[in-house]
Amino acid sequence: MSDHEFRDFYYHVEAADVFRVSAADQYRSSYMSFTDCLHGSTDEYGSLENAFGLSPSSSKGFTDEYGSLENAFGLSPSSSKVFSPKKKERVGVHSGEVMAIAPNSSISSSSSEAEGNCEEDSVNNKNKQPKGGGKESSKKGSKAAKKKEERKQEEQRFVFMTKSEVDHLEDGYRWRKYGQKAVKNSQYPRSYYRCTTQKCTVKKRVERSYQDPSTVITTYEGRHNHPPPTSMRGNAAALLQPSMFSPPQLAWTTSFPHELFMQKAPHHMNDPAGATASMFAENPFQQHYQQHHQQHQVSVVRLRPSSRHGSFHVPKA
DNA sequence: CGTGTTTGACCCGCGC
DNA sequence: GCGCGGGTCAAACACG
Repeated sequence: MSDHEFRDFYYHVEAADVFRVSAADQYRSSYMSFTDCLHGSTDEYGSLENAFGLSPSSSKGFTDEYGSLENAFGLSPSSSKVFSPKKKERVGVHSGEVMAIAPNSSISSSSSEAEGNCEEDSVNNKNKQPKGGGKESSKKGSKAAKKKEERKQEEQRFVFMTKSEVDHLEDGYRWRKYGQKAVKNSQYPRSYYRCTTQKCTVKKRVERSYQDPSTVITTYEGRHNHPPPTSMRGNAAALLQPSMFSPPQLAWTTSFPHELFMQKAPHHMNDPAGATASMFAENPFQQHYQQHHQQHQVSVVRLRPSSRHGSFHVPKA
């Protein structure tokens, strides 16, 4: 059964540091700053979708404009990278890799258009009142507040495209599935997950690319306000091979690009360069990344997918 | 029994 | 107003 056949994964984290880019790096304008990514940007940065020039709200924006999520990303089975016109940021998928996409600070902060979209759309049905309820007293005030809250949430989005045979990739957190919907123009459904930790509102959507069924598209929304469950982390860490570039004890950190990017920055930093240095100084993975980043624009972290446990859903045969 | 999944119904925004 | 599509809810169900 393929679900149990794990092969080595190569998590390919490609992130150009906007403060130090090589002329040869043709992707620098497309990829966000690693620091920005690690920051889990909030107010200054627009949503992922804004970075892509997409509707920041629902995936309807994807479908309406591009037919599907993968189209939105310029993903095709054979594509390696696709450049986006204007401010659209796109990614390509390489075999056996995961690509992390996150907001580009240089893009969204100055994009009134994107901001506009951001204001207009609402992802969030999620904040809507439970069925039947939801009467608001002061419409204007609540509307503004609602938009603000919506915006806050939608800005914290990360999309990962992973070559994997399993849909729900272990990322160190526990998830509860709360919905599944058929995706238009796709034979594969989209699953909706919520972090099971109380008071953690992080959600993620998982869907398989219909153009390249070996690719899983995972969209994280929000930021965890807690560390991964200790048991999960421990188990996961125990199962992981040391990274090619990082010390073994950091395996758990480097193992999950999702988690890595979702981590909260330890300090608030205004100075980009300082921030970068500081960030890298604090997180060993980032140290490792910085070292290698000076030579390559790309770092590859080798890891072995963890076994599934906890809420990991094993598709039925 | 606790936890997580399944799945049909429902809500909402949007385009026509 | 209506239909469509995406997102969410929650009861029923499955499982250890």
